[in-house]
Amino acid sequence: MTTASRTASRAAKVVSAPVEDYLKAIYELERAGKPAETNEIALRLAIAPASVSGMIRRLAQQRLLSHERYRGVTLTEAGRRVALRTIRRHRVIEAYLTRALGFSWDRVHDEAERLEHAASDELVDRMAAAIGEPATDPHGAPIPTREGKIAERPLLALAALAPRERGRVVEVSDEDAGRLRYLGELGLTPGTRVQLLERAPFGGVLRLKVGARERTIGRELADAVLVERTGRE
Amino acid sequence: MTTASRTASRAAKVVSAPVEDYLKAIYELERAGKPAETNEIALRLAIAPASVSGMIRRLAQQRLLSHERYRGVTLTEAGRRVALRTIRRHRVIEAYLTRALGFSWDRVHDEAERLEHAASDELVDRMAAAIGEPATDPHGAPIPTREGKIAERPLLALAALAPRERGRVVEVSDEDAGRLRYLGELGLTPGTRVQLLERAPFGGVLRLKVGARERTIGRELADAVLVERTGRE
DNA sequence: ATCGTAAGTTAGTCGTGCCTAACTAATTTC
DNA sequence: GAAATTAGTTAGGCACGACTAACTTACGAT
Repeated sequence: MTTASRTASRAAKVVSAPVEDYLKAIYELERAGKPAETNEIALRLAIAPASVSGMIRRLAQQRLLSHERYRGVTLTEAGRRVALRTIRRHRVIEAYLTRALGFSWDRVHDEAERLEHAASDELVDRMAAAIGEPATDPHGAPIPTREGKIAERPLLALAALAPRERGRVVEVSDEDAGRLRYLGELGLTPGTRVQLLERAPFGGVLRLKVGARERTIGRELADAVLVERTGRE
Repeated sequence: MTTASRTASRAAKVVSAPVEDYLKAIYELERAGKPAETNEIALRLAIAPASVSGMIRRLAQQRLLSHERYRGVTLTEAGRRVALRTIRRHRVIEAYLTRALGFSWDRVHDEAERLEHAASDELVDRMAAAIGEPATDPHGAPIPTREGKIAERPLLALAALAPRERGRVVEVSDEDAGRLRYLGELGLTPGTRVQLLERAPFGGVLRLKVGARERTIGRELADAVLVERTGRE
C-alpha cells in the first residue's frame, strides 16, 4: 500500500451510521444556500427535533459542523468530507445495483441507504470500476469522486420551463419509490427530452411532451423532476 | 408476491447486528456437539464474558436460545433460523466479492462481516444468482439455502490423516487473513489433493504432498485445513 | 470430601441515539 | 410594540450493548 492511499483511507470507523445520515442530510439541505435548520433535519430523518438538537451538540463538539444557537448549522470541511464520502457510496451502490444486478431504479434507494454504512472504500471503488465509473446514479444525481469533488450543475425544476421551451431531464428525486415507478411509466427518466406545452396557473398541472407522447402531470410530480434547458420552440 | 414468499421474508429488522453475530457464533460453537459456553462465545466475539451473560439473558427471553445457568446455551429453532440466514448472507457475499468483483480470498471476510447485516434477502439472492448459485464460499464452507438447509459434511482435520493417506482439501478457516494468504501460497485451497507423508510426534509438523509439491506445515496451520479422505496410498 | 481454580453471573456504569414534556428564543401578526 | 405562534433547546428517561469489579457455582485434584 502506498503512503498516499494509506492516508486517504480512514482510520477504522470514525463516524457511526446515524452520524453519516445526519451529515448527508445537512449537506443536502445546505445546498439550498442557507444553514440547515433543526426542524428540516428532523423532518428529513424522521426524528424528533429534540433529538436533532442533541446530535447537533455532539457533531459540533467533534468539529463536523458549526452551530449558532437558534440559527441552524453549517458543515465544516471535515463534515462535508464525510457527507460526500457517504453520498459517493450511496450513489455508486445505487448505480451498481441497477447496472450489475438488475435492480429496478425504484428499489435501489433503501438498499443503498443501509449498504452505504457498511461498504468499504475498496468495495465502492471496485463497484464503480465494474460498471465503468459512471458519472451519475440511476436517478441522474452526480457521483462525487474519491477525492470528494462533485459536479454540481445548475438545474431547473420542470415547472420553471417557459411554455414551448424544450429541456432534457437530468435528475429525478429518489425519495419515494412509488413516485419513481410512476415517473418511469411516464418516461420521465434522466436523458429524456421534454417540451413544456402549457402550464395551468397557480401551481396547477403541466401539459408537456415527453419524447413523442403528450403527458399531463401535477405539481408534486413536476417538482421531483429537474431539467436543463436545451432551447426554445 | 405470493403468500409463501411473504411468510418467508422477515418483518422489518427483527434482530440487530450484534444479535446476528451472537447467534452465528453460537451456531458455529454448537457444531462441536455440545452447548456453547459463555467464555467460548466471549472469546470468539472479543467481548467480555460478563457482556455475553447479559446478552444471553436477552436472547433467551426472546426465545432465540435456551439457557441453563452455568451450563451453556443451545439455539432454539428460531435462533438457528436467524443464524443460518446470517451465515448464508455472509457466504454468498464472500463468494460474490471474489467471483464478481475480483477480491482475493483473504480480503472478503471482514467486508462480508459488515455487509451481512445490511444486505436484503433480495440482494443476497441476486448475488447468488449472478454467480451461478455456488454451493460453497471461497473457503469451501457450504452456503445454506434460502430455506435454511445446509449441507453439513463429515470433515477431518488435515492432521487426522494417517501417514501415506490421501485426501482433498474441502474447507479452510477464514478467521485470519494472514494465515489464509499463506495457505494460498502453499496451494492449500479447497479442491486441492494432498497426501500426508509424515507426522512428527506430539503435535509436531506435518510433511505432505500438495499437488505435485512437497510442503511442511506446523500444527496451527494444519488445524485450519479440513479435508475429506480419498483413499490410502 | 473439601479445597482451589476456572467459569459464569450480578451489580453498577457508561456512551449512543432515541423519546416526551417543559421551557426559551425568535419571528409574525395585529 | 405586545401577543401569539413557531422554532429550538434543555431536562429527564429509556433500551441497547458494551465495560469492570465483585460474587457464586461447578468441578477437578488431592
